[in-house]
Formats: sequence, C-alpha cells, structure tokens
Amino acid sequence: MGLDPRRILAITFTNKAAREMRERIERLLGAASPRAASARTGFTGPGSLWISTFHSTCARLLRLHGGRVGLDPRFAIYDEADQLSLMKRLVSQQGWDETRWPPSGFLAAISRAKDELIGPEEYQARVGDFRQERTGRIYALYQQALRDCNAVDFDDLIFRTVVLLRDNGDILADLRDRFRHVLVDEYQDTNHAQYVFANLLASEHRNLCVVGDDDQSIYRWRGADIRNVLEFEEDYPDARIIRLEQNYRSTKTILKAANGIIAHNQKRKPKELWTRNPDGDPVVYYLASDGQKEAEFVTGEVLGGRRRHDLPLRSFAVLYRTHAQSRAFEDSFLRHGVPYQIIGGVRFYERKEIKDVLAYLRVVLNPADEVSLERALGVPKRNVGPKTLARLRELGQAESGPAGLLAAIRAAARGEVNSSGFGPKLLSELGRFVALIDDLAARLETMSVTEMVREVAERSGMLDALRREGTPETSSRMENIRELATVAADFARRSEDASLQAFLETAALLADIDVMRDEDDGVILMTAHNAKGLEFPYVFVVGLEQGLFPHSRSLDEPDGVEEERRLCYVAMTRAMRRLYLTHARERTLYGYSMPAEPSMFFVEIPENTLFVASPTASAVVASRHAGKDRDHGELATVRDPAPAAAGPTRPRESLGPAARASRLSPGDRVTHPEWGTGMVVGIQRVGGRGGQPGEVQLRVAFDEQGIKVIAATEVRRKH
DNA sequence: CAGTACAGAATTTTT
DNA sequence: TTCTGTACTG
Repeated sequence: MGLDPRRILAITFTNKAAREMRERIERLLGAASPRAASARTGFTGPGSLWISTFHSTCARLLRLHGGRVGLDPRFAIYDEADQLSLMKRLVSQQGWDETRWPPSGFLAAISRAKDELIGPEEYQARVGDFRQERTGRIYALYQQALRDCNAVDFDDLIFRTVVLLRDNGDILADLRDRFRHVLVDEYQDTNHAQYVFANLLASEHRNLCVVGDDDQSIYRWRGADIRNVLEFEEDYPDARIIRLEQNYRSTKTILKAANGIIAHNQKRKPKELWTRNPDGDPVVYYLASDGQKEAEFVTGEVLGGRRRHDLPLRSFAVLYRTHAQSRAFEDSFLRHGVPYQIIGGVRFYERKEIKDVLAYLRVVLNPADEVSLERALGVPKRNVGPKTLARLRELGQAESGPAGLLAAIRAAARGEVNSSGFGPKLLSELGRFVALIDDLAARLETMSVTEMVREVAERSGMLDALRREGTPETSSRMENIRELATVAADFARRSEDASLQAFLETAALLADIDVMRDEDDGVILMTAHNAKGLEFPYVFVVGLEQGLFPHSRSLDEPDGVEEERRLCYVAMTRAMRRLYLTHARERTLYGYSMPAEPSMFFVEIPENTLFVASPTASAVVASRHAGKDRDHGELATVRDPAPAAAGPTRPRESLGPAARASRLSPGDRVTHPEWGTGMVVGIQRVGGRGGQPGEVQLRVAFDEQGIKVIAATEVRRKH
C-alpha cells in the first residue's frame, strides 16, 4: 500500500509473538522486506517496523523520556519477587501483622488499580472500608519506595508511560507523527491502561487495527478488560469490522467439539468458526485410573503417532491447567526416553542463584535499587541480618540523596561513621562488598556483561560458598551461574545493544514462552495459558476434572467458569490434526490422592465428535512400554477410530432438565448389568419433540469397557 | 546471625 | 509434596 514501514507500530503480548510476526512479514515481503533489527528487545531500528510487546515498548519510551516523569533512565524493572520483598518490608514497617494483611494481597489490589490507571491519591480518595484504607496507605508508600529505588513494576511500565504521554504533548505529538498506524494483537487480553496507551497513539490519525477474539479472553483475572472488545464499536463508530470466522488450522471435528463447548458461555458474541479442512479424526477421549496412567497413555500415543506419521516430537503438545501437573508427564517421558521441552514453571531468571547474581549487577547499574542491594548483601552470608540492616538504613537516612543505603555501607566500611557495634570482621566484609560494586561500576562502559557475571560470582564469594556447601543442589546452582554467563555472551552477540542495561531489561521482560526453542525437538509441555497463539498437529488437553479444569478457584467467582471454558476452548483449538481429551479417576494433589470427577465440559461436547480410547487399550500401551512387543504397539482403538457419525447434529438444548430428569449427574458412579461399574461423564436428552421430554441418555465411562452412551434407565446408581 | 528442626500452610493461570 | 515461617541452639 506504499506505506512507510517506520510509521507502523505493532504490539503483541510476548516477545515470541513479536518475533514470529516479524518473520512472517519478512517472508511475505520477501526481498523487499525491511531489515529487522534486534529480535530480542523487539525494538527495530530506523527503516523497519517497530514490533514489540506493550511492556518493551513502554520500557523503551521510559528510557528515552523518563526524565520528564522523574525517572532516571537506568531504572530497574521489578518482578513479582522484588515487589514482594519491598512490600513485605513496608508492611512490617507499618507494624501490621503479615498473616492478617498479606503483602501479596496488597500487591494484587495495587496491580488492579494500576490496570485502571488509578494512582494512590485517587485510590485513597475512593476508599470504602478499612481494608481499602490500608491498601491506599500502603499503595502510596509503595510508590514512594519505588521512586526511591528508581524502580518500576510491570504495571508501572504502562501506567507511567500513559502519564508521560498525557503530560507531555510534544512527546505524544512526535509519536503520533511517527506511528500513523497502530496494530494490537490479542486485543481481548488488553487491560484498560493498555487500551488508553494504544488510543493515545492512535486517536489522531485513527488508524488503529486490533485483532481479538472474545472467546479467547483468558486473562480477565489479571485485569484484561473485555469491554475493550465489546465496546470497541461504540468507541470507534467509524470502525470497519472484519469477521475472521474461517479457521485454517483445525479439522472440522476439532472445531465442532470446541464450538460445542464455547457455545455454553452466556456472555459472548455469538459466532461459529468453520473450516474447509477435512473432517479428520474424531476427538480421542481417555479416562485413566490416575495421573501416572494418564501420562503413560499420552506417552504411548506420542510414540505411536510419531512412528506412524514420521513426525518430529515438537508436533505434540500436552496442555494442562496448572504447572503442578507437569510432573507426571515429565516422569513418564523421562522413563521412556522421550525428549520434552517444558515451558514455564520456575523461570531461569527467577531462580535464586540467578537473581542473586543479577542483584549485584542491578546495584552496579542503579545504586538506588535497595531491594537488589539488600538481596546482594545477603548472598553469600555476611552476617548481615535485620538488625545490622536496620542500623545501616538509619545511617543511610543521614546520607542524603538517592543510594543512601549504599553510601552508608561505603562510609561504614571506610570507618568514616561512628559505627560502634560493627565488628571488624563485618566491616571488612562490607569493604569488600562495596569495592566489588564500585569497581564494576567504574568499568561499566568497558566490561562485557559476561565478564561481570563471572566477576560477581567469583569475587562476591558466592561460588566459594556453594563449593563449600557441596550438596547435590549446589552443583546445579553453579551450573546455572555458568549458564548465565553463557546466556549473557549469546545476548552480546545477538543484540545490537549489548549494554548491561539492555541485558537486565531483557531478563526482566522475558516471558516463559519466549524461550521456547523451535529448533529443539521434544514434546511441548505447558499450561493452557501459555499455549495462546500457538498451534500443534497433536494436542493433549489433560486433567479435565472438576476442580482442576475448571479450577476450583474459579467456581465461586462470578464468570469464573466462563473464563475456564474459554481457556478450555483455547486449549482445544490449538490442535491441527488430532485432539485428545483426558482425565483421571483419581488425582494426587499435595501428596494426597482423591477421587476426581470428570470435567463439566465433557457434557458440552457434541456427541458424534468423540472417540473413546478404552482402558483396555491403556494396558496395551503399558505392556508395550514395559519393553516387549514394541512393534504392534499401536492403540488398536485409536489407530482406527470409528468415523464421526454422519447425519445432522442433534439440536442443542439445555442440559439442565435432562440431568434433573435422570437424577444423576456427571461424576456419579453407576452400575450396568452387562458393562459393570462406571462413571457418568455426560447427560443429554434425545428425541424430545413438541414439549415431550424424550429419553434421557447418559454417557458413561465404564471402568473396563470405556465410554458408552446408554439410556438412563439401564443403569443404577452405585452407592 | 546462621543453621537446624519442625509445624503448618498452601498451592491458578503471568506480561 | 513442597515451601514458608518460627523457635531454638551454637
């Protein structure tokens, strides 16, 4: 269209998505493509598109213009752990009981406020009850502490950028002039602050393009505001709406199953995706006896599928609701020698030893960062506890200006302050500490990040302490620190800006999913949330049990189940060729085994899309993987699934009355004279006409025979 | 102050 | 199961 690429700003949610978007654009434009710059920071140099996440974009803007809002460009970005340690200090300084006033609770409330662009003053002006009053007070203190530390949290990145642009017409005008076209991906997951940010940029030229799907909104718990989608047409009456209802990814059967589920949500814009793709395989249903068996089944299917179709392992994804579920799959894959990649869990940059090293580096860059300073001071152990720290902090008050605490340590170490009570051993420790920080700070311009990592690890005494400890974990810790040096070296090689600041920012804004390596082969394990925007030929949605998926925490929240249903829909629609839905009869959580009910979502899947892999089949898998009989290892049942039944889908009707009529509900144990015992996983009414109720049918997962659809009258409730 | 031992709690999803 | 917070000891 003859547009200048420099005038386009595209915003994604993850760096990975930004990277992919850039790659696709380059492929589409071929040789004409603008040279892409740093894929890591998401920032592209002149002559190319700016594709980046909200957070990186705002961080970049604040580095450039933060001075206007009282932010030194070397500001730190605090992650959750940093926020928590800061908040803990504040709460205890207030003398509030931490068990009754959990710091994480305050942080959650503050985060929601920031999503809505509500600052401490405004918050305090609207408080209604005692809790809010305290939250308001701590909010103000928290913001002040962040300023003192020259730090921002994730939400501040957006919030303060909005303030920056609102208060500085010249900067806003420049940006509006540069970015004539603004694109936002995954729009359904934007919060109010992000919406305002995008609108500030776009409102002049009114070239705003957003892509979103209200059915895929899965971050409302984190402040995503669905009004941004539902009211878009009101905000932009001149908007052109383009419906993207054709799906290019999945088979007809997979879509039908997913559509069937999502149709049960009340609060949505009605729509039904369709595809020209073939019907494909039925959705495979499997009920395992427990979590281990579930994992064994998945392992068997992965191995069989790979062999049959000669697929790389990264064509298979296991999607679960909570990270805790990954364990069983890891165990099983490990046992069978199946490589896997696990996304999420404890992030590399969140590991203790990594954060410890980074804390030193953060102080080097930004001496005001007291949260990091405190952390660094404590590792390795230097006999600095709360008492000493409090005394030092007191001295720091006297040292005026930013970085008071560090200045106090420096003065104490030099013996310049009357530091009675500090023993000589402590003073020399402090002296070495300050010397290390000051030395690195002096060589900031000339030293590579890799060298700094090595220097910190060695000179701080961290490595020595680990070596001395010599437990099994310490060797992996030391390994991680070495890995950090490698990561830093890679970063320096790949990024055009190899400064410490750029490195720390990348570390802070990296999402789990960003580190997924497409070039490594292995089954992908991740949460359903992390799978947003991805696709895989084979997808296993596992742990579909009441209380797990949907999660118990969602059940008492208004609209909670609808969000779980959307999450389930997102997970299912990641599948291109074949979708598996599994659950277990018994689930071990926190060390206790409990009977598990099937997920309510099973009832919602259209009848003729499911195929049952029977428990007998799982025995086949188990014996196969016991080592013998490797060759007729396919699941007979799954290899040759019955074709999806032809004919019209039964009319969808409310399932409530059917369930009531049978007095049975999903999860109930029943017995059948021929099939034995089983569990109800679905209830439906068929054949009703003109006010006549029709017959109630049950879908029952029998312990031995797999799933059957039978008349409710054929079974008896088992007590 | 740091290390140990123990009790008790808590567990969703994350830029 | 795993982590965290607390009490006690050296």
